[in-house]
Amino acid sequence: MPKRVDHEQRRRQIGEALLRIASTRGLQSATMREVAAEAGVSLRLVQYYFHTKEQLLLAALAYLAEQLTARVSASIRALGPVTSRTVVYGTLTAVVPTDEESVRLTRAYTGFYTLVFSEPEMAERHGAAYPDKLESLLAKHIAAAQEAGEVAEDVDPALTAAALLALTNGLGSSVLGGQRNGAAALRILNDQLGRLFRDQDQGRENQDPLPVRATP
Amino acid sequence: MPKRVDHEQRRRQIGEALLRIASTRGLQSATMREVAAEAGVSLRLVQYYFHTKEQLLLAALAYLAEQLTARVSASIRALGPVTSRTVVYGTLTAVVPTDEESVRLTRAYTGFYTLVFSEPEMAERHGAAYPDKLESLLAKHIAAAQEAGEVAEDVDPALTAAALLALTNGLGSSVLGGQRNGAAALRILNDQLGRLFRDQDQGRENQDPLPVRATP
DNA sequence: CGCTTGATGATACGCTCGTATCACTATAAG
DNA sequence: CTTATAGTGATACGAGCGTATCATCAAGCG
Repeated sequence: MPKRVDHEQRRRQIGEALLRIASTRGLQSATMREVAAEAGVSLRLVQYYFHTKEQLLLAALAYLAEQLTARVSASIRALGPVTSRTVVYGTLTAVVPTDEESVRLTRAYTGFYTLVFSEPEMAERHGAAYPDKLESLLAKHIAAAQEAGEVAEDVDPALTAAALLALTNGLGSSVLGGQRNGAAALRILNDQLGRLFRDQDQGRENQDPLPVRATP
Repeated sequence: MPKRVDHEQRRRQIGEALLRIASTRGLQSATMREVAAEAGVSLRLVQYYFHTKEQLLLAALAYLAEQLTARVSASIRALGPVTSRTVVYGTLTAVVPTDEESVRLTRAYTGFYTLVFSEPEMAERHGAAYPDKLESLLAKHIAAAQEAGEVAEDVDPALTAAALLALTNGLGSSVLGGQRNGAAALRILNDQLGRLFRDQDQGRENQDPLPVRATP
């Protein structure tokens, strides 16, 4: 037998190459040949480790989910002691495309999300309960904050969690579409979060002179 | 000379065929040949009336914008006398994919929106100030409602308008992605709008037994 | 050592895409 | 009645795609 190479490492190398293409040139230009070139391997190798393109896409999606959860939990931890409030803030602000990493993640994620519009079979094969889990997690923490008196009583946790996630997704799209920059998106999100949590220093994020629109 | 056919009518027929494909099979399957078949004409005719595919896409996008504005203003009128409140409600609820028409429009719109991620040149060639105009319009009406005492004073009209539009876009995506149905999305939007406008009957939309999640 | 077998390279196949070419038709203008 | 020309059809071209085929290489086992 030959080299007995580490398959998982190779698959990762190729999968991350796909993610790199998806977050720069877009997922639709992530062809087998492009991925091979980006990963620095031959086309045959991509075929060897992923028998079909769908398998490659699914593997890359798993890697992306991994990176996303890592960023989210890092963002939560960065906010200090873990409370319901920091979980909600950390989770949502982590996925708004502000710095270079979040732009990369959002670009790649959006690519996969829109791919589902045309290939609904892929969603099933992936499980794809990711947004649903996030939503119920947020709802749980909003309810907890509500019982702690940090959130108004007339707030519906489930509806609000869904709204916050949809808002964050919409903000991400608007940044990727060039409608505004990440700082402006973050300001809009923080305004809503501040209103929800009735922060004493609510609106603090709006005092900086950054414009709401992107500077093209 | 031959028949002297009405060019504008033919272009419309072909452009709407593309929209029909975009809202059913997705914009990426709207190839020149598919559009020709859907419109009931030959491939050559599509090439004849639109020299290139980009011209076809731009024309179809214009038709889509036409239909969208028509639906929005119809939705506003349907809410009775035109006030700032009805403009905001009518505009936002009109673009949430609930009935068959709004699903069609949202699907097609999303297709074009995601196309811009890969072909940013198309956005420039189209002007594309559509979302920006909507946003400032909403901000204006929120500010007006604020002066009329219908909206709390600590609300930032610009930030809130942006948030509502992003929320609506995100809700549309979640419906298209199968995460929830149109009724649930509308309930989430109405919850936020009711909170913003401090409706006396706020939460009325939540009393029906419809589930927040879609029934798959 | 020699053979088996996992890993890799080169290349081809069949398809679809946007676009181009060439011929033909039928009508309005002169 | 011609005749130029707007409109239309059939078909081809070159490129890129995912996938398949075949040969080769090298390492471990008997």
